[in-house]
Amino acid sequence: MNDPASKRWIQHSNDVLRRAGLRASAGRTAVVELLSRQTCLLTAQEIADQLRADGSAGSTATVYRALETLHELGLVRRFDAEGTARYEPVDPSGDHHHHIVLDETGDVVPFDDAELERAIAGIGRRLGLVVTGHEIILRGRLIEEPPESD
Amino acid sequence: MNDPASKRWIQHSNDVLRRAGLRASAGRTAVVELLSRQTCLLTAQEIADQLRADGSAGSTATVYRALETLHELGLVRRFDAEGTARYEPVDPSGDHHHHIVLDETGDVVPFDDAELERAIAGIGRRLGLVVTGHEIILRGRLIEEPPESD
DNA sequence: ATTGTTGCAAAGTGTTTGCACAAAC
DNA sequence: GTTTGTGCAAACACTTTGCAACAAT
Repeated sequence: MNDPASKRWIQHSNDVLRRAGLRASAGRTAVVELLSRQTCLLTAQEIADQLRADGSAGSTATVYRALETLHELGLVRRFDAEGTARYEPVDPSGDHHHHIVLDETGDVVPFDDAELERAIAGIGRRLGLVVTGHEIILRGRLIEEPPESD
Repeated sequence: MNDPASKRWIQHSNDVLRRAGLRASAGRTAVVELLSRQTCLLTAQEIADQLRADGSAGSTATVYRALETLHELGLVRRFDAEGTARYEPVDPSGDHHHHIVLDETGDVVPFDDAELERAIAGIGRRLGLVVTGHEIILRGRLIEEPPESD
């Protein structure tokens, strides 16, 4: 999420939070700001640690509570893997991406793919249900690029 | 997984386990048999409870250890969601399905979808990598069937 | 006999919650 | 001043582990 998108997300989040009757409190605000600067997945512990390193407030409890609220309001997406939840901002424009975990390095690379989205949209129709969310994690490895032969 | 597939999976699992130098012990065998009868995702607790209900052995520790071993050997697939891992047998023929979690009940419904598989296959090509695995969880809710008006 | 396996209970993680105080509105 | 948010520590849920007894080979 680049800088303008980051600002937009903070803005959007604050709007949604206020509309839900919640306050602009220090802890949650810090979590929102930290998340907004993040491209990709963060654990609650990472967030808490980083907040404390930055001198901001941020007890474990507050971070978890903030994340729970943000998740309920659809402002963050949550991934559960290996017993730990990871969070990332949800772009309010509806943009979203998925993740591919590289076998060798364990690196997580975000990607998106229109055909995949089409397939998912179709599944709801085919199975007779409304798909309200999806969580897709691929695993794979890069193909060594063949030298570009024009 | 229907009956012949179930038998095949037990057979295959036993082969792999023996080849790995492990024994045909009571606890693990019970876990394998229980899993083989299962269509879909089971938690470790559910497995342990059911084993004990069936009079078989099955302490939590044994179940967790068995599942860990089976997972390492590629015999089961593991899904992490909401802080709990769920397991299901991996069909040795390469067949697989995905899951949709119902918003209201939390029930997990298996499904498969050719178009989705096609899309995933295409992603590798489009991104320049080999997709070695994928994990897809949809969330949604059933559409109330309109009462059959004849 | 050897080495893998079990069960128990204790220890670990990651996450949630009760409560009293502080902050936002 | 009312209600929401915070931090701490205790409680939780799920999973892992140390250890002594046990079972498969």
